[in-house]
Amino acid sequence: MARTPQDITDAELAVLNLLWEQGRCTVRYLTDTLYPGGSGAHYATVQKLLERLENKKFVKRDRKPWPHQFESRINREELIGRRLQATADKLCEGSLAPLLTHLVKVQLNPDERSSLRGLLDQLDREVK
Amino acid sequence: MARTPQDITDAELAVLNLLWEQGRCTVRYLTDTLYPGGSGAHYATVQKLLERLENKKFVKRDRKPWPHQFESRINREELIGRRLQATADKLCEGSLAPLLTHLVKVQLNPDERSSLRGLLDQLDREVK
DNA sequence: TGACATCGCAGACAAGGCGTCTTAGTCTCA
DNA sequence: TGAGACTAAGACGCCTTGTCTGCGATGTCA
Repeated sequence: MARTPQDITDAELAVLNLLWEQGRCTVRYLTDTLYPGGSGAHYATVQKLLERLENKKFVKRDRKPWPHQFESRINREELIGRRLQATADKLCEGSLAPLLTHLVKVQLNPDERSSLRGLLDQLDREVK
Repeated sequence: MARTPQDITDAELAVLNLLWEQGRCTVRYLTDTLYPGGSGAHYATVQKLLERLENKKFVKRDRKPWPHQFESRINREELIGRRLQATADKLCEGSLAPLLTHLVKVQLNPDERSSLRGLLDQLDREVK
C-alpha cells in the first residue's frame, strides 16, 4: 500500500497562514515573524518551505524585486475544500454529502440551524 | 515544528473498511481478502496493522476464541467526525462552522438543498 | 569600485512514520 | 505427539518532513 504524502504539511501551513494574514511579503518578514530571534538557519528553513510550496503551486514567487516577494495562490477556503474532498475520497468514495450530513447532525444548535436555512434561501435566490 | 502522526493510516483504513463491511472476523479472513494469493508475510502485515489499531483503541480484539477475533470500535461516521474536527483544528481554530458553510455553498444543487431543509426540520422536531 | 551584508539555491541530514517482513514461541487437533 | 496454523515482538528500509550548511550571486554604500 503506497503512502500518500500530505498536500500541505504543518510547517508549510504555518507559512501559508502568515501569507494569508500579511499578503505579499519576503522571506525575511516570514522568518522574523515565525522564528522571532531565530538564527540564519531558520531563514533557510522558511526558504525551503516556500520552495516546496512553490513547486506544489500553492505559492507564487515574484523574482523581479529584490529580495523576492511571495504570495499565496490558494486561500483558506480553497484549502478547506481540498481537505474535505480528500476526506470524502478516503471515507465516502468521493461523495461530500455524508460529510455535510454529519456536520448538520452533530454541529448545529437551533440558532445555527435557522441561520443555515437563511443561507439556503439565499442560494436559492441566487440561482434565479 | 513537530510532525503530527495520522490517527489512521491508509493501510490501517483498508483493514478498517473490511471490518466495517464484515463485522467480527479473524486475521486470516482479512489477509485473504486484502491480499488474495498473498504470502505468509502479508498475514504478519495485517496482524501488525491490527495490533497498531488495537493500541490506538480503534479495534477490539477478543482473545478468548482461537484464533482471535477482531472488530472495529469506531464506525465510519465517527471517523468522518474525527477527520472533520482535525481539519477544523488546523484551518478554522477548531470551529466546524466554516466547513459546513463551505459544503453548503459548493456542494448543493436545489434538490439537495430542499432535502437538507427536510433534515433541518426533522432535527427541529426532535428537540421538542 | 571594493567591502560587506543579505539573499538565493542546491543539497545534505536526522528523526520519525509506516508498510513490510523475519523469527521464535504458542496453541489446537488429529 | 507431531503437523500446521496462529501470536507476538522486533527489525528493516524507504519515504516524508523539518532543519541546516555552504557557497555563489546580488544589492548597498562609502
